[in-house]
Amino acid sequence: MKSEPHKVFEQLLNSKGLKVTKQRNDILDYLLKAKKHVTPEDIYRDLNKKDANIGRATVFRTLHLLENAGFADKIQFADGRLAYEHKFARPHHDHMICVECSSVLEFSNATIEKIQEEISKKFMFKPLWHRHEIFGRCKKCNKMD
Amino acid sequence: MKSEPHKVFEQLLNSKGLKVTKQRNDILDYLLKAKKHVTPEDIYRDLNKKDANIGRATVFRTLHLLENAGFADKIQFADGRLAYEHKFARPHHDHMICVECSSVLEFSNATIEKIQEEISKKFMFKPLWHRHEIFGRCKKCNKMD
DNA sequence: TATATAATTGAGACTGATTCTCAATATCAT
DNA sequence: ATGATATTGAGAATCAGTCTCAATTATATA
Repeated sequence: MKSEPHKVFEQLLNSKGLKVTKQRNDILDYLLKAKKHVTPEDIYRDLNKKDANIGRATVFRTLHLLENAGFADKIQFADGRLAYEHKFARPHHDHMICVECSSVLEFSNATIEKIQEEISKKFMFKPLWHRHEIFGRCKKCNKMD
Repeated sequence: MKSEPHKVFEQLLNSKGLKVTKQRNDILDYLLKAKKHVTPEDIYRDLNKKDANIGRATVFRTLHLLENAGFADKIQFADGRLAYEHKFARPHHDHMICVECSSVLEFSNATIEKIQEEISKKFMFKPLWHRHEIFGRCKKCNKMD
């Protein structure tokens, strides 16, 4: 049986005349099962551990596909590395990122979102997405120094 | 006569046992005179147009120095490119970045800042800096399609 | 089911940004 | 002026991500 996200993904592919492939499904699977943000390199490495092989290019291509379709979000660590998470049944949220251990806490705040809307409107700016990341030290890392 | 920022920069260098060099001063100058965000490549290119030469490595090294000292801030365009701006006598602000033309609008909002503080406190997270970027289409680019 | 068409793939070359290495040079306290 | 030490630029190295292209695979339709 196919999971709901896979069905939705197939619909997207069909609607764009794109094909359903093993690689695309594997990457979506990986993302759905991951408990935290994963890097393209994580996906490449782990999927190649198992069966056959999957190219780096395909990993990037598929992540872009998922991102553009609104099925995945990316965050960027303090050193610039990118990581992705799926968005199925996960409401929008922003992140607090530990500069020591790269752990990520999620937050969301309706007031901030509303103010963003107002500011955009005032500047006649049409917002498409935003990134709100607070960098600092998590509870654990803060204790250690 | 030395500008205030240069004096402050020299103090920083002295306090860390670092040396005041022509290259460091030139880069700070460039940043101070720039009207908008500049990329490391802008700095490298323009400073080499004039006298002598300055290495790319030095540009990056100096930008990191300025950034860590809190004298410069960086933003990242939608395609990942980095750009810097100086922070002398410029209050904190965040950005709206046009995904079409990379133009940048600034905004700041005390309520958002305050909420961030509260959220951090709640999670025992010690905030060091944050990045709040709204990506979208500026007034001009929005009209064109 | 076989076939035709078009999308997809992985390998590896390529790119652009940034970092590293190291010998030559410049700064600064004395 | 001198010596100790930090800084420099050139170019090699690295790294993430993109591109190219010939071989492969998915899918619509006969």
